Amino acid sequence: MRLDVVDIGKTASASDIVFNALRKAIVEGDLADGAALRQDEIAKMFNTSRIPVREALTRLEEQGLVENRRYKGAVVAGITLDVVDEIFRYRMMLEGTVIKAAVTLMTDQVLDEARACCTKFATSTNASDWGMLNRQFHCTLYEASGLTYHMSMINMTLDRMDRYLRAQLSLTNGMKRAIQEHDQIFDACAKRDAELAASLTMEHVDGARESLARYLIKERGIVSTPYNQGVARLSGNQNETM
Amino acid sequence: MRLDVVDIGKTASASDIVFNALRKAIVEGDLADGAALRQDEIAKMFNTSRIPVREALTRLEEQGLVENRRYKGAVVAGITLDVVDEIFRYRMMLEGTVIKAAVTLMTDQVLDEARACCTKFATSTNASDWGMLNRQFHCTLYEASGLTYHMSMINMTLDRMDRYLRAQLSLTNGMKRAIQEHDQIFDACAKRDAELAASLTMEHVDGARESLARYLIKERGIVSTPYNQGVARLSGNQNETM
DNA sequence: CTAACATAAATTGGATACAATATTCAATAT
DNA sequence: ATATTGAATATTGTATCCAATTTATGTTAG
Repeated sequence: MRLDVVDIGKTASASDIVFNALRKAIVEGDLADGAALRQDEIAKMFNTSRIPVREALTRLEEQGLVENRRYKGAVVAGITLDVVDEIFRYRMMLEGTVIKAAVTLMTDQVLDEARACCTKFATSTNASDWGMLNRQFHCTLYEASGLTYHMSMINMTLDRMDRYLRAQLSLTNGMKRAIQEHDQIFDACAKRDAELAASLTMEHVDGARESLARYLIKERGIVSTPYNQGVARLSGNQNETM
Repeated sequence: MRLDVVDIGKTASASDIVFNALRKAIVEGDLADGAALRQDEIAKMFNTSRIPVREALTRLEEQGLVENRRYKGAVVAGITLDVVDEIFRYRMMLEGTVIKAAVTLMTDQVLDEARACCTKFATSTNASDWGMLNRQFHCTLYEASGLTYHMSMINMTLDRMDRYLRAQLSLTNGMKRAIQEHDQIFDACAKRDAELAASLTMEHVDGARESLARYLIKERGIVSTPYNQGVARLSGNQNETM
């Protein structure tokens, strides 16, 4: 018997759908930092009850994208400049390590795919695609490492940074510089120079950090926001009275 | 007026209590890998309804400690030997980086506290405390770095490994070796030798990996377990139909 | 007019009720 | 005896309802 079989056990539940929709909106910056997320409102939008919405909001909180405050509601989690800085340090360490491991394992197919991402990124005129294409390029290379746990950490971290990275890309010179640096990273991978690929990737990340930090300070005046206990809640040691 | 003030807004909700209790039980290994977590059963234990239990299970899933399967229920997430290995690589990178940053920032108070942990760990005869004291020692040192995001990642990762680390410590030579290595790490910190502290910490982690891997292969025959999609769910890219 | 207070409305947390799905097991056919 | 079906049971997912708390509104005293 020939069928397009789909494992119904892995079908999306109502909560999954709401979760993914909210996550996408937050990651892509369609919901601003600090925006209130009313359970009832969201439930009506998706024509469901508040229960799946609440489940989605708790999941988003564990990922650091949302902050829930008891009896007060959920807001999109913002981020302080300090944490932005630290997360970029974390990314340099992590993404540097992963690409170093990946280079020796990259098949020609991976390289082809990465090159395709590279050109799509360089030629796209649609600013709203830049963020996605940028991420796709890097992650295609990273995935070759086969380091699934590292990848999950990279993805979680990028989810939190994505909206800021998108802003940074749209800065004057943001794209121009990113395109150049992507080419260099790709060439290093193609030449199987793991050390070079790693150092270029780390410089690439650090450049974005610097550029973004300047932008956040000057253009928005962000120094701290009230809603960023998300990281703390992720940590392992909470007691009963928090 | 003098009172022991407590911010009731940060009081633990029913879901918080269930979450912390389950997390503790899983982390400490009181709930075995693959053990079923029935909502109704847990709800009755805590004299509450299934709603807070479900919220707790959802949160635990996002942390990779539990796997929820639609209409089938939740089980304690196990781990494959491959992932154990990878997580130890991740830990070496992360904890090495963090302690390097921490050493120069350690106050005498931090060192005193770490030494206290060290001796408590070395002298404790209660095997069930070893895991906690071990973690306390390392984290006391790490915390001095002030890297809160890194710390949240360390804590999340240690939560997933803790039950295995506890098993490893209880092996012949496990404690003996850990005590020695802790002394060395502490001395390096006291001497403000960041590079040495980092390399010792990495060796310490790698030694535990090796010892644990042998144990898991020989004693339990663990090669893969059926319940470890947890990492995948943590990752950022899911579509509606999963 | 402002501040303090009381009250009403809005919102979230949790309990209960119901629907959807999975699992078990007996009945039946092969 | 084994495989298949269908009903009964168990379990989870979602909707609805009520309670706890916050927020908004209005009212009065100063």
